[in-house]
Amino acid sequence: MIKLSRLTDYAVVVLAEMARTNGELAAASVLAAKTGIPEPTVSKVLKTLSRNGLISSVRGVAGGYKLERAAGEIPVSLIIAAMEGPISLTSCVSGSHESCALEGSCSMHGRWNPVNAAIRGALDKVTLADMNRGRL
Amino acid sequence: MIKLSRLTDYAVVVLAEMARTNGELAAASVLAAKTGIPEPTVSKVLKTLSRNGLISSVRGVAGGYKLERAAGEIPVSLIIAAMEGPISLTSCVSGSHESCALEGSCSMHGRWNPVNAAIRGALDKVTLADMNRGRL
DNA sequence: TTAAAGTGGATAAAAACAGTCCTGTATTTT
DNA sequence: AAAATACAGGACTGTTTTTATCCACTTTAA
Repeated sequence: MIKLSRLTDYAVVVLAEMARTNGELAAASVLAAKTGIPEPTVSKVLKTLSRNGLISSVRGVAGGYKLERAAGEIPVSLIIAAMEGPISLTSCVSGSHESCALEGSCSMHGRWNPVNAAIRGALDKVTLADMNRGRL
Repeated sequence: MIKLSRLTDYAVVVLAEMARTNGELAAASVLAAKTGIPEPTVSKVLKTLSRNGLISSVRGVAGGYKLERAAGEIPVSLIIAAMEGPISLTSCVSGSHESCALEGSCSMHGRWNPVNAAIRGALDKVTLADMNRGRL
């Protein structure tokens, strides 16, 4: 089981809820009430999404968050990347030598790249709108 | 960053090493020496792979492990599934209601299914042989 | 019968995560 | 101007997962 963090899951739920009102301004507290997710958590998710440009925020009384684009133009890959950083399956990827303990002897440098590319491709093709549609 | 467990990473390294000798019988200690991964860890990985039918084991003196099929016929999806269980992105998937705290109110039941299908498809297409080829 | 090699399960240390809370800043309303 | 509402950013903590290792047991060849 490849795991997404639970926050990513929440992010999709919250974004889907926002999409339902066409992405219009909504306060964190409202979204928390609508989704049933605790407010501090919703707030955390929204802050992260905002920092990554998926949604924009309005401060002050009557403030809130709104979608920056239509649900059909938000691929899942973007949501995941916003919540968890770049999409890739290991730390042993070309460019980042940091955490590979085997280093020189590791015969796998860059090997995951084709896999990662495949996954990114797959995630690019599914949008928030698709997920909203695919109801059971 | 979608994370694979480190053991899965090791599994690929070890399997790739086995593929290099055409999947012939090799003891865990030998594979450990060749890959530079600590023996107890290699051993654990091999046990898991064996239990899942990707490799077969021979007990006793002069025993070891060997590949059950050619590298070109081992998709990454199989390796990942063997090490981490079924490939899917959340616990909130059709069929398993266990860990979804929102349950009834969660509007996302089954929504990840298209995403998971996309990922599975992508992982099915990349084989161990592909990864061995794609050297930097 | 002994030594090499795999099997299965248990465990302990380390790391990551989720969830919460607090302080600060912006904006609107009164 | 002050007060109230709402976002921003970060710090903290308990829990869960992961990782790596070890041990007692089984199998088999010499």
